[in-house]
Amino acid sequence: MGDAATTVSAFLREHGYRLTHQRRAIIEAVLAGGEHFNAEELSGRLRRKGISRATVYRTLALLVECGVIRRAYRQDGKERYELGYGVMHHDHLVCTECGKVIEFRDERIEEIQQAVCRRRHFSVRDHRLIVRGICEDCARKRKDTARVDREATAWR
Amino acid sequence: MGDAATTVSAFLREHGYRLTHQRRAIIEAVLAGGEHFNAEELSGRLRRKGISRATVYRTLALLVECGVIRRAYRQDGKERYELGYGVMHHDHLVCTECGKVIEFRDERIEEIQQAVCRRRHFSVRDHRLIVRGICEDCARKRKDTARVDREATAWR
DNA sequence: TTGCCTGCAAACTCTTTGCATTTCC
DNA sequence: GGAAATGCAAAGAGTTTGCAGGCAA
Repeated sequence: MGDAATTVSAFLREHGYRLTHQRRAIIEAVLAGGEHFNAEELSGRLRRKGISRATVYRTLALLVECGVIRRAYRQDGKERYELGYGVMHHDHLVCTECGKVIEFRDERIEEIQQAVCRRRHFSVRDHRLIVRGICEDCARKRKDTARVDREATAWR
Repeated sequence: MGDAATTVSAFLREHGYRLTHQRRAIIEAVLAGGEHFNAEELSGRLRRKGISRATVYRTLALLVECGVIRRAYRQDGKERYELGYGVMHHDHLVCTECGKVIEFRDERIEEIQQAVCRRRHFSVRDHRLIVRGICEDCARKRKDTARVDREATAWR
């Protein structure tokens, strides 16, 4: 996906931003890394290159702005990002027990959303649908050790 | 809606929690207040009764646990709650310009979600669908003063 | 009486920001 | 050269927590 990098450079140039070596490294790390990540994880991978957390945050905002990544959902109080360039929009099932994330996409949901917004004259910029619950594995594990556990605070 | 209060008492008793006068006051304020609120607003209304912020937060967690309220969405870094007892689930359109929130509900979305989860053997506990964009009024206002503005950070 | 609750204030965590310095164009 | 970006450290903001005293059961 060298395309994403191209998109970023174009965006930067277009808006009078500069392509610093820090930004280059961050973009590289984002593209190389896994699907989902948070600022802390990304920052950890970039620390040894001497890139500060502040710059990581600042650049993440930029990447969201130009659509290369999107804020996907929030886990344990931290925002998680995912690649958003050329990727079809999808939603997430998040297991409150083990934290596993299952992605899914349903065209009908997207359409209905569009229809709802049209009817309300609301112009969509982005959306997120997050379903929280228990995944298959955890449900199985629970069968034995039934217990009432406090609501996970993971919405934060 | 004395029912909600009953639900809470039952829940507390069932779990060996106590029904203190603070909890009573908080529940009352929650039920009396508007649709959506955040911890800060609620706490403000309860401060003159000498109820601390800590207790408000602790009680909110309890109310979420027993289903009287739910965390609806996040605005300006603060979690917003809404009454969840006996209220049909609904979703939200949030204007990133003026902060206005439009509630909507679409049975089909709920059904599709259920189906997706069934297929994945995922047992739903709760979900939230948030659509961000520009409401009709703000769109109209913008027509004149066209401008490129930085992505709102309201997802936080 | 018992031990769950509360208030207070301090602690925590993620994220943002001010400022002096460096770097890109 | 000059504006923009960076690093550092400190500030912010919402939320949580430790602890000593208070109160429901």
